[in-house]
Amino acid sequence: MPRPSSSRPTDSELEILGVLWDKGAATVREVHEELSLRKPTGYTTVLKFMQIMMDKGLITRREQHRVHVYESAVPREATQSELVRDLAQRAFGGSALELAMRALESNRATPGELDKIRRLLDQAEKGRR
Amino acid sequence: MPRPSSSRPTDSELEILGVLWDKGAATVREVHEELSLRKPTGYTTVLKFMQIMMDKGLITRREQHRVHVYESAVPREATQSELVRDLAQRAFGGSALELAMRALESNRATPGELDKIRRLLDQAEKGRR
DNA sequence: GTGTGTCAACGAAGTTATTCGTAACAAAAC
DNA sequence: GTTTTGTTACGAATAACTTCGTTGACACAC
Repeated sequence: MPRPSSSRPTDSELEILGVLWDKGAATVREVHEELSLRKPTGYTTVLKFMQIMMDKGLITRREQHRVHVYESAVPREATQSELVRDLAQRAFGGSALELAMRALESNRATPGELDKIRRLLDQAEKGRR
Repeated sequence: MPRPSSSRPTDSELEILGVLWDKGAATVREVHEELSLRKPTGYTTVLKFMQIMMDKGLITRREQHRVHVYESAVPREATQSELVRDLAQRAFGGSALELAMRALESNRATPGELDKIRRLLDQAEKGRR
């Protein structure tokens, strides 16, 4: 039986997913090296997490020339959307828009980013007509 | 010593904060009643959380005619901003804008909300000139 | 004053998340 | 062939979060 999708990845799991999303695929050692740049982390700690994530179905692996090569089993964008939905639910009365506004408020956007957002808005407006 | 601000409120704490933000102030019983509408919750469970939140400094209370009346000690908007920053950090490489865009993507906004966002954008644009 | 109801305090237990030591194993180096 | 190195697997310790039963204090009704 699959886990309920209500459970989000933990902080540690998300860090590892981030590395796998960036690299596409990686061994435990590679993930460990990447994470070590940001903060002290034990190799077996990372390994353990990745084993747990296998059990949860968050990542997949294949054996290749003696080592395991891991890949994310969940797409980055979908996971981000879930996390946003989840946070909107928990802290914004369910409104992803309120969340978006709070995110925009405290931010210096580049003109390119502002354009991107405007296009999104236009699309949204078109969508409702 | 105060807790590091890095620790976000837990899910349960956030639910309680939400009620207190809405009501302004409330007793344990009132919070419990509100939460019970959404899901089964034990009274002493809520009480325990609120005692823990007192210890953490998330809420304050005053004794009033035999019962304790609680209030949030952290402002709603500031907490929301922190949570957004935190999620941006953990899942969007630190970019609150990427987060905002992801939030806007999967959303049907009302015209009023779209206007509000446009005004925010205009402000942002003015801000950088 | 005894009973009833409301509430706060406390302690304990269950669950999940985090961390890492130790062992097992195989390939490569010697 | 023994040692070293890089890896996976396992198990356990700790901490954080969640849940609730039990107890005791107080006040109001009778």
